[in-house]
Amino acid sequence: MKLALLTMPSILLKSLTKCSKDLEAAKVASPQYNAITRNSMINSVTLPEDEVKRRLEAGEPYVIRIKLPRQEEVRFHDIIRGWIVVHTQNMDDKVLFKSDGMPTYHLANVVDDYLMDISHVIRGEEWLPSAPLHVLLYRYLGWEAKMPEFAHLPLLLKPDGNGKLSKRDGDRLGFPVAPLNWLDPKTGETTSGYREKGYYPEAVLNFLAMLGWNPGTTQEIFSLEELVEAFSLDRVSKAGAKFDFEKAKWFNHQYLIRKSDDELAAQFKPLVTEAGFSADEEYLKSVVSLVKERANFVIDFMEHARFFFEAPTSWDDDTLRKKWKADTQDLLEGWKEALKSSNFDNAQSIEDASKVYMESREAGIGKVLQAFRILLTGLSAGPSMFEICALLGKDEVISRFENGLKHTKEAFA
RNA sequence: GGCCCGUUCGUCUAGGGGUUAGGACACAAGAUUUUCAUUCUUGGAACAGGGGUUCGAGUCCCCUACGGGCUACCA
Repeated sequence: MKLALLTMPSILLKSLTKCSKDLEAAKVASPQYNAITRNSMINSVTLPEDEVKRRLEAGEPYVIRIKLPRQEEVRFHDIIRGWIVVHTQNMDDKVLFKSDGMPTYHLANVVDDYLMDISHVIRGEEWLPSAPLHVLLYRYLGWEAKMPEFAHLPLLLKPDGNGKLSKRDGDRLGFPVAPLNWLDPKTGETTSGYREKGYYPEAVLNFLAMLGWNPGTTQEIFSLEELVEAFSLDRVSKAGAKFDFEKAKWFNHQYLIRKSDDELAAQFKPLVTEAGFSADEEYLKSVVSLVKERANFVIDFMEHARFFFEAPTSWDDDTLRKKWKADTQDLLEGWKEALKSSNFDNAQSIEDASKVYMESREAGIGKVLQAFRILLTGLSAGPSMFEICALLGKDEVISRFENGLKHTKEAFA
């Protein structure tokens, strides 16, 4: 391959060590190796042919560059951006082969794509400036007829400020950027991954697909199959898109609530074990069905569901204080007694019994429900209290109720 | 600096000469759940600026501003 290119008239040689010094010596505004500066440097266009030969045989290091015409318009069509025109006077004689004999990306990608009959080159916008070079490479190699179509995608931007999204932004702002946790073997830096943060692959894929592309309808949730069906390059937008992690969470939530309780229970189980609890399949399924609506990730479940596995040891006193009235303690004590003698068949029967009791006290249940919740779960928010009671079972409910009342008696009485 | 690309609500975006400029996330309010959350409804919120072209510009052209990318013997 190297020999083949060496014979081409558009290629020139250059002494490696002197390259940068020569450019400085040429005193050009931006040191570029191009149609003008090449004439004042040591290379195969300024050296006599036999001198070039001598140096090569002497084993002098060299690189092979593309020799661009001085003034020529390079036009090519980009599927997303339309026609793009660049003049060769604004381009430079890029290195094609490094001094170690290896090709640079520019050459390699063109040769590779040609050999593999690639039809479309779809890549990030950061490649746009080198696209004209690639077009010229296809031309000089005689492959223009098989040149692929180009599509330069908009960039993913940092959520704050501007600029291309980088791995470091993730850990700086507390969200993942890589698919998986990753330890850079060179720097020892770690990058947190979507998987470890609890994102579903389908959700990430769906979210990413919507960044820079839209289906032209209001549909937002797409399976991979639907995406394949609906996607087309001509609906890709031109401007870069910032990551919106609130929306990423929303996507994950959408996928989460569509999962079956079986599946979610299975995913939750290891976390339950890890937290030092154990529960059977059925119990987990019930917990999960109550909790999933308010969680974005399975790894968030425990913070909403801890009370399903252990009685609270502390209570949200601030909220309790706001709800506390002179008769609250008394109403709750009575409610506890009422529950003791009621049946716990299901949430509805518990609710009915509770309401009957409150009516007997000529009060609405709303008056003490919030306090009730805090006594039993420690928290001021959560799923239906009656569902929770049904799941916890009568003994546990009464025990927690008593314990909680002991606490409020000390704290508020 | 030079070259290239871009610019509609805070964010992701629809829109390709005539629209009350639409949706989603987030936010706020109301309703419901006699609790919090969920849910539902409603609301605030945008065409970067200036010139053209046109009967008529978010939509077409130019300029300016701003943003981004590239400018390696990295990809």
